[in-house]
Amino acid sequence: MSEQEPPAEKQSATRTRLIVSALGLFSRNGYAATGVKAILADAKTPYGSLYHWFPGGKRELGVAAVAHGGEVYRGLFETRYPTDLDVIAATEAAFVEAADMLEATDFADSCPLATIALEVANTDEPMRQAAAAAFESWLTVFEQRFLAAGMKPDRAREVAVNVFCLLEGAALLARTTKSPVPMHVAGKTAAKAVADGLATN
Amino acid sequence: MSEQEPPAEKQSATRTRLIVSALGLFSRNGYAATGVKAILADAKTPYGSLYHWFPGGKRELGVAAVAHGGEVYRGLFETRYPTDLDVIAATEAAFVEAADMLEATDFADSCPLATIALEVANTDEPMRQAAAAAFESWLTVFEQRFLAAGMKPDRAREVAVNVFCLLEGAALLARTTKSPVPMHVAGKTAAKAVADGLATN
DNA sequence: GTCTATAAAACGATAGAC
DNA sequence: GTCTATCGTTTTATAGAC
Repeated sequence: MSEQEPPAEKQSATRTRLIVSALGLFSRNGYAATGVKAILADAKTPYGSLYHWFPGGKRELGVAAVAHGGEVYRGLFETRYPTDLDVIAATEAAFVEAADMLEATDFADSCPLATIALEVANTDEPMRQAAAAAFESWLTVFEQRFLAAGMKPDRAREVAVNVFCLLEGAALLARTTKSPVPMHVAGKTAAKAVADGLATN
Repeated sequence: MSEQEPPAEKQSATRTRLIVSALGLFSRNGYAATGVKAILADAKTPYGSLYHWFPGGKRELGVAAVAHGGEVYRGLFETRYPTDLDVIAATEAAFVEAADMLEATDFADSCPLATIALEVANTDEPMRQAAAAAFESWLTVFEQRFLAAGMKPDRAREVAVNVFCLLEGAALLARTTKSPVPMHVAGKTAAKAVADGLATN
């Protein structure tokens, strides 16, 4: 038997470190404000390695970081929306968790992609598309949970959009005002929107 | 009689042009990604004038631009929430108007402060405070309209926060996916939230 | 107050040794 | 594949003429 050959290029530890460091710095300080050197220092990686793994430089790393953030949070949402639990309570719980996370990080960490998405929406098309795909994947998770709970298909998509908007809008207001209150207020409304969506069957 | 002496420093045409240009470029391309030279070119102003009117440079101009955007949009919201019209219909109309604006500008213009606010939330305290004050002034406009419509005080503040979150979250999703649909969906929910707030009196 | 020339530093990216 | 030295540009900011 020949030894197993993993698709090495996508699984390099160096590559992964660069992506994780980039996502963290981009989400906290912004994409444009984060220098390549700061990413390399955070990832404890020398200059040349970045251009080995990402020939397209900062922009290609940005696309990979956005895609990674999208996948990680999609996994988180799947965990927080277990099919065997009350979907209304799970919705409000997700907002409470987001509020706790914000307070624990001095209002730095909530959605890892919102800042980047707004920055690149009109200036970097590949990154914009990566962010759009990430948001769509989250909406799909929400929608499928609502469908599993018995919501009508056309309502499930609308409620998913509403939950997303409330979550992201509350994250903006909470981070800017350094207050967890908007997240709690929006969470109650999101739970109510889910309840209303289920009621109109 | 002595000739009238306006408080000239704050009303200079050059100063105003710099602020307007800066706000437009910051909101479309981001604060960090916008160079001082691009602002000066847009405002048709030579280099030295910026540091005459804003000794603190780009950051001081940023604070003024955020404050200006906050005032302009507070005025817009006051116009869109006239006290003599149905506040529920006015709420949904504001979202429809935002959707139309997004489509007319290829999804560039919605909230002029959201991108900047997220960029500076953890990196520039004076700008963060300016953005927080702007958002608070908008919430106050919403709240007072709901109070005028007969909503209970504690509910009015909550509904104002919900309308804000829905509007900002929908702007993020609409700009990122280049679709007006989230704004229309969120608008219906916002109108419903206002109706619910009025019903529980 | 307006404008230009320039400084000092940081930027993203590359070349080439190992 | 790793690492360093450096290139060429662009950045914010300043000095000083007008």
